Amino acid sequence: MNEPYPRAVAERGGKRIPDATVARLPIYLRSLLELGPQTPTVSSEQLAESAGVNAAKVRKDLSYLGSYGTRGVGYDVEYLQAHMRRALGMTQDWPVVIVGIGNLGAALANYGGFGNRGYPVAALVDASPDVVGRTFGDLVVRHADELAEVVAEEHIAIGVIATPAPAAQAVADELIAAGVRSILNFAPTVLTVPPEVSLRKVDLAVEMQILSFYQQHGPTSAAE
Amino acid sequence: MNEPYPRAVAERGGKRIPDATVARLPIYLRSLLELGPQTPTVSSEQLAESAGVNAAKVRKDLSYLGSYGTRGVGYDVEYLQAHMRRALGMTQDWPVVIVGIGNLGAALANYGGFGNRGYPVAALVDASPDVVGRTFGDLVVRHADELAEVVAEEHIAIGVIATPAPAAQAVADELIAAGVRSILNFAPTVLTVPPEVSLRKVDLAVEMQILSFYQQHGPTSAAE
DNA sequence: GGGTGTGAAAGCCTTCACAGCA
DNA sequence: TGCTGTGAAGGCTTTCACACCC
Repeated sequence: MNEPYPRAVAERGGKRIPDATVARLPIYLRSLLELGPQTPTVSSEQLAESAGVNAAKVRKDLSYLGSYGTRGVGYDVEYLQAHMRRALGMTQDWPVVIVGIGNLGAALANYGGFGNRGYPVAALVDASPDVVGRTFGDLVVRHADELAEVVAEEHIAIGVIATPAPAAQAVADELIAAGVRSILNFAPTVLTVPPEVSLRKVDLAVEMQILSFYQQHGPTSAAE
Repeated sequence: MNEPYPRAVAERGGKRIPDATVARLPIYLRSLLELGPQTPTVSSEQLAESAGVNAAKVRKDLSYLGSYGTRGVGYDVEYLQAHMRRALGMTQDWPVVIVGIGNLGAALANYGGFGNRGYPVAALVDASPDVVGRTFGDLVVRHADELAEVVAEEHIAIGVIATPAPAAQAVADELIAAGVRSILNFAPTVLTVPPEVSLRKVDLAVEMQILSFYQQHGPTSAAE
């Protein structure tokens, strides 16, 4: 089913930022960060080059954030970085819980890329007695029954689901009941969540199958 | 830059299958597999329910594969499965090389989900002497210098890049030079590849940032 | 001159709604 | 009657092209 949600909420002075644009903002931000401090301004052309899109798209996208460019010059790198970080909510931390500490969950727990970017892994949870109590870095794996407490204690904002597929929906339901409104799902299954919850998914098997489709039929971007 | 590719190749009797449809086929296939053998037919309504989309979309998507439904009845599950598997290239194996055996690469190497679904991990490659020579399952990590030989020997079809960002473009270039035409990129960087190469990416930091955007602004699907 | 900001056009994708067949 | 297959409509997204400002 999955009925059409009542659309549009994210606004700024009346203009909603399109989903497609939101998905590119992190790429632009990364490109800006790579420029370094000896580059005071960038043109849409340069940003486009390093983000792998075209210049018109960059200008449109940035115009949704507001008009931070200067005609004839380009965009002030530092200023644009600051606005982008603010738009992406990167002025604060968003504590993460990883549920399901198998191969993938453990790798995510050890992966440094989260913490230093504003998404500290604040808790690990698993249902198996073999795993509960183990430590990863300075975190002890807690039991799935305590999920609600964990979410409250650690002020969890984002739930990462790395359980087997059959457990994923129940975990999502518990996360949501505990107040989590953002979920990243690695389990190979479709999750149903209420409209006020943001859901993103990463499905490795699906990615492989998309690739082998194009391997057979000849590529057409295949890009996200 | 990234100029518009000459579009459209994947055809079937003249009708190209849209990218958006291709990305959903794996989900439909998974839904079909979950139905089990005591369900001979499904309606678009049922398939839609379990795939998390709406029924009109299912019908349109399936119509691109050809007309395998029966009016008044629905779709023959087994027949549809077979056609879908064929379309997705799942009637053969596509050997995979994982390049970069850090946290994530190692987790992917241990992850069982690939091999049993037609994407056997046939080789592991890394640039660090500390890692080369280690074994994961029955695979020994080989040195990055041997990438071209590895690709040839193992008939690699898909390259998975799990290196640090700075190494990723060079790895992609080598994979492509060695004949690989499908790449799944986990490195947090934009890759440039020629149009005949299919590229998909998984970027955890980007996913988190998209989620925190919607956490701040109120969700609007956020879905892929 | 150089490069942004943005209406307008074009292209995809989704949804509707219903003809048509089992 | 029930459900598929599909033109047509509608909505997003991308791209164009140029007015406008530094």
